[in-house]
Amino acid sequence: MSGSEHKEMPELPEVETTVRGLARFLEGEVVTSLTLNRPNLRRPFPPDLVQVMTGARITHLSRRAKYGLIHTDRDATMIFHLGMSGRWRIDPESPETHDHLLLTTARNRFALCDPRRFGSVDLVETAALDRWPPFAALGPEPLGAGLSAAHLKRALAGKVPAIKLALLDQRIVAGLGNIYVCEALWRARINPRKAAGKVTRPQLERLVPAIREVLTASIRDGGSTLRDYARPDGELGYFASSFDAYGREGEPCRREDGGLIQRITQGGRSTWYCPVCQR
DNA sequence: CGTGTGCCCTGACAGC
DNA sequence: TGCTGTCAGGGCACAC
Repeated sequence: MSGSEHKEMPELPEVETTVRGLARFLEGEVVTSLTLNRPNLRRPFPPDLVQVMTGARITHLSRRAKYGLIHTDRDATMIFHLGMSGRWRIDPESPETHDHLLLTTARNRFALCDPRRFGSVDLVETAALDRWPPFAALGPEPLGAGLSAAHLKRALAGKVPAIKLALLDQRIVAGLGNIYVCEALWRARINPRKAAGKVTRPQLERLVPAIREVLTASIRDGGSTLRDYARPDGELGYFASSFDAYGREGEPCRREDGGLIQRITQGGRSTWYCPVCQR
């Protein structure tokens, strides 16, 4: 065990783990009831959500960026975003204050709990998913073939903003959040303040695998933890991770180059990096 | 149109 | 102990 322990925000790996966990219980099942305990999260719940979902059969689940997709046999897809604090619980033994949506099947009950209510639930016509405004402008999936050094070179060309901020821009890469941008830049040894358009080709060639590695490692850790959590009252997708940069202000860089991890603010958010090895 | 800023929200935590 | 202030940040509205 080498890293700082964090109970994480739902970033891409947590969403991926949540989707995989839910899929094991939901795929092929019919929704017997869907109950809303309040009118909205970030935005109002879709007015037809309850009617459309009740009695629908869930065909499969998937993920796009940090959204989880629950596909049904009614040409409608229920899309959830966990925001900053959202999580799904399976077969909760008792209700929690911030359980905002309850979904049941013949086999299980599910609660979507989100204290800060930064999350969202939407219902979109399945055939029109790509045109759904939050999806329409998204860049490639970081774990898909669309992310390459060539794509980044093109997408970042001439950009003055810092590479840290550009990587948080969902139009450039879809699904990266603060934690994994910090981690990927550390791994690729790129200074987060560097103008996006000035990141060199060799750096971009390092950045692409760095992004993939930090995400896949986290998904793998989550997957192993998930086995412990996929039980009654289990929470899906939350697990402790170890980081090399994120949250390690003042601690020594793990490259043992004498650098101390520094925290700076970019776009109103914290960035952690090693000023010695990240150039 | 591209870019930058502030807001939404609650819980955790520090300081007094 | 209990209060107050600060911070966390994804996505979106809005200003320039």
